[in-house]
Amino acid sequence: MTSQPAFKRADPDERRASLIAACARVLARDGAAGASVRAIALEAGVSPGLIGHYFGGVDALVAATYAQVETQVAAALDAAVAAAGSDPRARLEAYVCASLLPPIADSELLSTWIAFWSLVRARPEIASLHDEQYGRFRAGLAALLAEAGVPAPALRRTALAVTALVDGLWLELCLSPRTFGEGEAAAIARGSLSALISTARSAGSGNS
Amino acid sequence: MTSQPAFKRADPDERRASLIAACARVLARDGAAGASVRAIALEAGVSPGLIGHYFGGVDALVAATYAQVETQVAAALDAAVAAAGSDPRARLEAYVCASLLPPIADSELLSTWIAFWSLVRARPEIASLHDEQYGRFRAGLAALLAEAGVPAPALRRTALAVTALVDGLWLELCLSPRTFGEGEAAAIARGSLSALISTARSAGSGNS
DNA sequence: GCGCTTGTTATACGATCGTTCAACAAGCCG
DNA sequence: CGGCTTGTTGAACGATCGTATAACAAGCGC
Repeated sequence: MTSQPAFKRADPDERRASLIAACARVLARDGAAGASVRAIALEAGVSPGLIGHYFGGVDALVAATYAQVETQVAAALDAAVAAAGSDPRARLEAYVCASLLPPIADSELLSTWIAFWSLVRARPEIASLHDEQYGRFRAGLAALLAEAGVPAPALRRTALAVTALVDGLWLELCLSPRTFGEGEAAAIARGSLSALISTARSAGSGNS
Repeated sequence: MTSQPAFKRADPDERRASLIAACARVLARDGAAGASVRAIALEAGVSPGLIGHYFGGVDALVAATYAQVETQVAAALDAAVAAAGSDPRARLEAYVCASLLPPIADSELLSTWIAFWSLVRARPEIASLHDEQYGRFRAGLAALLAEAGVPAPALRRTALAVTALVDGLWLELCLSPRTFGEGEAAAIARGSLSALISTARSAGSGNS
């Protein structure tokens, strides 16, 4: 029995990534209330002190986890759009539906996201992360809507409506997944998107 | 200086209502993380022990607060529908828009609601309260959609879409209110509702 | 193989958490 | 006014929170 090392030194970036991943799992499993230093450290298989060492505190780790999850989601959306080819309408549908299908519409990822939402009100740095994320999503959506023929005056309200639709479906997909059948949320989004953009195209700059 | 009473005995129902109101204020101000026995008791101007006395624990108080807020919202929606007269379309619009205008679209109430969402995953009793609430809202909406001429086969997906739309607008209205102008959220909902039901009416039982 | 650097651990500390309960006093009843 | 009921208080308890820090050891350079 040659005693094996009690721990191993990791590359700082890998260690940070591992802690962020553990934090995301804890947020998904127990919500924001369960994201304690000890719970995250246990999940990551390290000692509690490491979190302070790498992030300075648990709040900063949670914020870093938000940023990481958001980057991951944005990359998946971009990939879905790229894979959809060059047809404007197909690209738009890909952007919207990708949020509602695996791997984005994952139980763990959605739970993590709701935990972040619950922190927005009380934590200014989380609030600004949210504002940036929301703005990016809506800007990307507006660009695709414009390509798909939605006239400029209707762009803002259509983008806001579709964003709300996706967020709402996302929310319910997380809070009680059994509400929807396999892929039903994406199908609803596709149908609603169709209705919203055809109305926006014909109505032009109408005000309702 | 005749010494005035250090406290006064209250009617049990009034006391419970006062504690629930204090709990809602704390949830709105500090989120679910701040809803401690001591914070709520301080907000209500009573001693911490009283919460245990009346509700058995803080968890039960939070659940009771959820139930109370939900009842209040449902009553406001019903009142809005009743005030809208007998035109099916006006009644439907009233139901949808009431959620996005004062007094429902209130900063405190929305914050409280998000705090509840964040508890759904980790607390089964909160999850079942949510399922009931969501089901009631969607059933009410489906009934109004049917009155407004949405054919039965499209009822489920239209109700799900409109519910998601309202929830998504609600969410953003709470997380960063400055995104919307005065009444803009309601206007977007009205326009989207119009697009969704006219499509549902003409498409009939189509599958997209 | 040895020493040095430093990533990692484990403990300690004060604050706060939820809950419990003995003591107190508000307010009714005789 | 005096006694009694009981709503209310406030302290005490053990558990857990986040953070700081001293001791340890992994792994590299020599």
